[in-house]
Amino acid sequence: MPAKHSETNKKDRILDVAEELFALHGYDGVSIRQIASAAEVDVALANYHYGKKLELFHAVFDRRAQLLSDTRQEVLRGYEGKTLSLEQIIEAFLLPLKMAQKTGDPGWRNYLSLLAYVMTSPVWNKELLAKVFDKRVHELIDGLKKALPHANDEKIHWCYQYMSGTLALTLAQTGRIDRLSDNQCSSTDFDTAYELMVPFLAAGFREVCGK
Amino acid sequence: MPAKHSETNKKDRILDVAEELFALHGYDGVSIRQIASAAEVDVALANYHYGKKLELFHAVFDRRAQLLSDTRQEVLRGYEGKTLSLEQIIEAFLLPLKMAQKTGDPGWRNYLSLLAYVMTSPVWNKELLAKVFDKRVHELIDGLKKALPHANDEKIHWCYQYMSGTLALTLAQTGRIDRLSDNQCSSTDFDTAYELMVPFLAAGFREVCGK
DNA sequence: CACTATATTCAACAACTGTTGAATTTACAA
DNA sequence: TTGTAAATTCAACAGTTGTTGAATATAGTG
Repeated sequence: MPAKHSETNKKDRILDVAEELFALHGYDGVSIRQIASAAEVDVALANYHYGKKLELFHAVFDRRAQLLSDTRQEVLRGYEGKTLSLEQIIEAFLLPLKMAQKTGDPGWRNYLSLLAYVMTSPVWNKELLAKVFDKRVHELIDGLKKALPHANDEKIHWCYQYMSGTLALTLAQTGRIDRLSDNQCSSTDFDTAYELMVPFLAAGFREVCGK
Repeated sequence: MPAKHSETNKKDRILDVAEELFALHGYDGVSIRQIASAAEVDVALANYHYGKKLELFHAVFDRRAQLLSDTRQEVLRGYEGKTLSLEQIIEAFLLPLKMAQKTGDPGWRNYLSLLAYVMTSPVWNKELLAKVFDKRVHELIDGLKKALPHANDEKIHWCYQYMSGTLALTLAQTGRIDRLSDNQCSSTDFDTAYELMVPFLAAGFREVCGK
């Protein structure tokens, strides 16, 4: 039972509800009828506004993806010209964790869970991630190479994937850390996740990719 | 189009094909008819052997999960009595990466991808992981606490989640590292993934939780 | 052989799927 | 008001879904 949205605009409400349900159950786990029903809207309306189901999914993903990728760029370009430190690059990559609270929009939490779903899926990965994120990611990897000049490309790429996995599982908000820690930790505590993740990853990078 | 299986036993063939398709498309992305068709078997036969679709999914997951959890225990118990080093604990956790080649069974690669799907899903996580893995995981976390006596529980649990995410994305074999590295690296190269992951994670743990 | 349990197929069910075209309502400009 | 385009609903389609009960085949036992 999805949270009641204050959104009165039906078109936006469809997107918000789709975001929430896709994040929770995946693309195939949700029907257009379930989305329409949860948004208190007729089935055909989703089709009218967004076309086919696949196009609706793309619309949901794209809405925040571009903003995310652009903001990442802003963070990196903030240090124009200067060589970026390893920590600065990592912080730029982990920007999604900051996004949920930077904007007040609660929909971001759902979106980030959806992003984790896309990142870890062999199918969606190729279809969605590349289109929006790849350009900036290559810039980011280039930055890593400059910050770690003694490492070969293979090690850089593997460490990048480790970082990517670390981020993805946190974005997924599975609730597992809550259960394992007997509720000492919370999956939704992005602040703590971020603060510990930066030094964790930086140390890993330095160990594998050189001093 | 799933790979042709040499398996002649229909019951086992159903499980193998289900494993492959569930790993690729998730639970809701595959129908029993698709599984039966790929296994060259009648639809009703899957039901006869494994019951409902959900029970088939459980059967697929459980088949290798127990073996995995048990082998993990063997690795840990190998150092009976002695205090485990951080690296030894990490190696025990990363055992799935060794499993694909330790046994010759090519089905393991599919299963590990399925395991990643379960690890990152808010829904399946709770329903499946806890049942089989939690007991050993708690032992493993206790080992971490002893190996890192200066850390508080919160940091240990977060770092454990980071490690978990690092493993999960590698198990998923999304092919992303292949594309980003222009095929310098391969998603299926678990050997390299393992060798670099151990020092990467150990350094991260020590930085955040270390003395 | 006959008997029996297991394995496998066939045929069908009701429910749900994505999608569409036509009908209706709403919003808004002239 | 009238006219018009956008928004929304209604009703229906053909195909697919999970599941089941009865019918048939297969294998193994006496």
